Amino acid sequence: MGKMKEKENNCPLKTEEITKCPECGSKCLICDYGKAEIYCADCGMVIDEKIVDLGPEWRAFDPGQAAAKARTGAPMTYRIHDKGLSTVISSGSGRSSGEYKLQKWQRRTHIVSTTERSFIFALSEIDRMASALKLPVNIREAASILYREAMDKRLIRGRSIEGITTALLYITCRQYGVSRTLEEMRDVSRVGEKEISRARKFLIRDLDLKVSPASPVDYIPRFCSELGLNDSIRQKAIEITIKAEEAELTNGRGPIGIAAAAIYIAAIAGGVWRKQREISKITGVTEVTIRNRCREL
DNA sequence: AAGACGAAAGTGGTTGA
DNA sequence: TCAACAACTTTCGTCTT
Repeated sequence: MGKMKEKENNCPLKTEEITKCPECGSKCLICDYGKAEIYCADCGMVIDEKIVDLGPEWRAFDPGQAAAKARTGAPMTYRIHDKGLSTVISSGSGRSSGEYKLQKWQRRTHIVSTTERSFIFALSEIDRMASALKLPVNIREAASILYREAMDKRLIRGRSIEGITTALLYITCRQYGVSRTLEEMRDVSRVGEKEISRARKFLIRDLDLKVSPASPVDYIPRFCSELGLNDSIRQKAIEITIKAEEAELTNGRGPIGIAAAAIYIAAIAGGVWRKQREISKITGVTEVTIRNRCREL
């Protein structure tokens, strides 16, 4: 049995009532011990995190106490350019009021530089692309944090923001085990594949990121659901892939081609039949490559 | 007739001198 | 910087159901 199944079964965090992803309905849930969270292998949605206790740690015995003890303000988030800590001065009073003067002051100082302006743009781009790819908030957060880091290390100046943000999202997806293909990234980005690859390369180098090469397993759940294949076939395809990896049949091969072939074989074995053409269209590799991988498997 | 198969040539990226 | 190289794609004729 594959790694994933093992993880699922032994996962101490997985409670009985969580069986499928509330976001996309996929039943392929992964338990990440390192981060102590359960997330969907299909869309990456974090379903359960046990590290963070969202409830108050204090007890209130009457409403007055509750009001006094409650912390103020929205939770801090990295996806807002000043981490959500700024105070916005409300509008509404006349020119002469003190409020107006404060507003004027805020306008002048709040967005201080073009650097900050471009940071705001970058965050909105990360959000836009992540939405288009149906990526969950935790991945957007991670990409935003990396962008801030890149900014602190002065890696942005002189390069295209679009390239950097796309590459960061691409990297983060892989780190979370919900890999997207370069083609999919390009489709939602405003720059080409070359630019994305270039940015990716230097970001990994200069931010000292650890990105393991993509595993075919990362692609299988999503491709299966796009092909309308059921859970048993998905599981079968994952098994085939893991066996292939153990037999070192995957060395030097493109992971997407392997995933495509594994799905093709698993579908036939499971009594469902999908044309090579269909799989080729969804996965973005040619029928010839699917055939070649099939032969090897 | 549709789909699968596989050979051959072309393409773009990686690697090592 | 350039050539060698492997993986992948494109194209196309043939085989199978």
